Amino acid sequence: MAGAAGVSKTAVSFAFNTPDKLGQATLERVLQVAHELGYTPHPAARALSLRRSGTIGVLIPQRLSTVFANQFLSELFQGLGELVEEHDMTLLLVPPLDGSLEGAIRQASVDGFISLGLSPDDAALATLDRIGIPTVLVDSEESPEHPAVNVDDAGGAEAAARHLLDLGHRQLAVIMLPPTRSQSVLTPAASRRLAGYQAALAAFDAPAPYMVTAGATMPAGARAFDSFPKGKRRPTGVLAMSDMAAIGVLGAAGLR
Amino acid sequence: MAGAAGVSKTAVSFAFNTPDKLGQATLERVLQVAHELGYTPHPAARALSLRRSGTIGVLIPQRLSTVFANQFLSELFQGLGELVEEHDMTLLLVPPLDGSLEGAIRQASVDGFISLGLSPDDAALATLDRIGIPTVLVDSEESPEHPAVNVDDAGGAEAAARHLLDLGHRQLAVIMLPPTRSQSVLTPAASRRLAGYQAALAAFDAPAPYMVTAGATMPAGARAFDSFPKGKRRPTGVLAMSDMAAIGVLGAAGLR
DNA sequence: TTGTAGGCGTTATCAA
DNA sequence: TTGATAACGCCTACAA
Repeated sequence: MAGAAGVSKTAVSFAFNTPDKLGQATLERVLQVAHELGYTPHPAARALSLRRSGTIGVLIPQRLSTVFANQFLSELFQGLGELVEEHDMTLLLVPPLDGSLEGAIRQASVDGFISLGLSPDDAALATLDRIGIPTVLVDSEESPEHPAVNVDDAGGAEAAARHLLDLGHRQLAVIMLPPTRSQSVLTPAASRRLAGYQAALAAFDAPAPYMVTAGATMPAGARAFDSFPKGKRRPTGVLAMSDMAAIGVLGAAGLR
Repeated sequence: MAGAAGVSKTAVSFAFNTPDKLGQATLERVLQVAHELGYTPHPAARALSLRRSGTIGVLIPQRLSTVFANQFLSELFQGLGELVEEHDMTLLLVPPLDGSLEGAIRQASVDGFISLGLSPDDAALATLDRIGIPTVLVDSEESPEHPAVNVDDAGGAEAAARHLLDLGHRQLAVIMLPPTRSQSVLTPAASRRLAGYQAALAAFDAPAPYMVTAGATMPAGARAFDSFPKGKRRPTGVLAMSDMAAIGVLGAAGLR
């Protein structure tokens, strides 16, 4: 490329990175020839030299298709995308390779990782630490090891409950999330939210709510609604831990 | 790294790529030290030397969030993911950067691109050609320039129509897709499908179907169903161009 | 303003 | 089986 334009490699490099440092004529010639030849700086060579790839990876522990169905993640990606754009970087979605993230991590030429919903004691995270790739946890359990951004489960739940209580509702229903499959205990997120509800209920001296567990789907929410007590013990407000279940409740209650 | 283990760079390279070519003892030592140091071959350097990155990019013309909501694309990604896995490669989702794909294309260190639903005359494609990155078109209009894999709109539509006709149905309804926003004509895919329906209808000498246009959503499908003629002119079979609309019809018809 | 040369971390070729 | 050495293509002091 440098040869074709009759200039040095420096000139070419300048043309693409710091055009100001180049004379008008040279710049134009370089760009002209570059266009004709379809020349583009080789990303790998660039990354090698600069020690940065301009790419930030998103670790996706689940199957790609699961991610696509998840509304929370979709919105997250939208925000991520915009942010990354502002910094002229690229987003690299890294799904598991051969069922594990480890291999995928090594392949990816990435300046840093954002890890979605990965358990803080996941082996992949340890690998990242050893390699020394900066990593931020999103939607994971807190961990002193890594910076993390998470949902304020307790606070959000308490605010939701307070809202209903403020409106005067005292007969509430709580739609829980199903327990973890393996240990049949509440997920950490669920127990935090429950604590939030209870804090609000205690503050208002409200009676215990009707509790029911339902999956995070609209039909499950609708079924939960149908299971509510009827008559005068009928709940007048519903707290659902899952958005999808909440929508199901709205549908079953004829509210939309 | 080579120094730390007291071996040459070649030994390290062999340890990670062709372990058989290394003596038992050396191999173990290298891997041991590598683990302690958290060493991993630098992906960019590797790519530079090998002239391949082990990454195949997927060009996503739409907003990322749109993709996540699209069931067709989700399934496509699942298949892509599995295939890519078999070849020990990684999938790089490349959304537009600064609103255009061009920038993103240059950043990405990719061995080839799969372009989703990109118009064959898109500028980005021309860029790829000039740069010389092999590209396959998926779900685009046919083009002699690029290998492409597409849905057989006409064939599929004709098969669907023939199925209903074979079953004896003669009073059919067709749920069309909305026209393109800008030109208010049928999308190419829609017109191909329509042609497929008509071919089947002609072959069976069937009367013209009841036609209605609906968006590609379940509620739109349900509304379309409600708009059908009642009584003896009631359609007995429905051909929907959109899966989602078809599901909406099923729901409205009480069939699930 | 432009060119020269060295280094980024690998892999590949060729000897030892 | 191992080691030295030259690419790979770019960026960046430094020199001209």
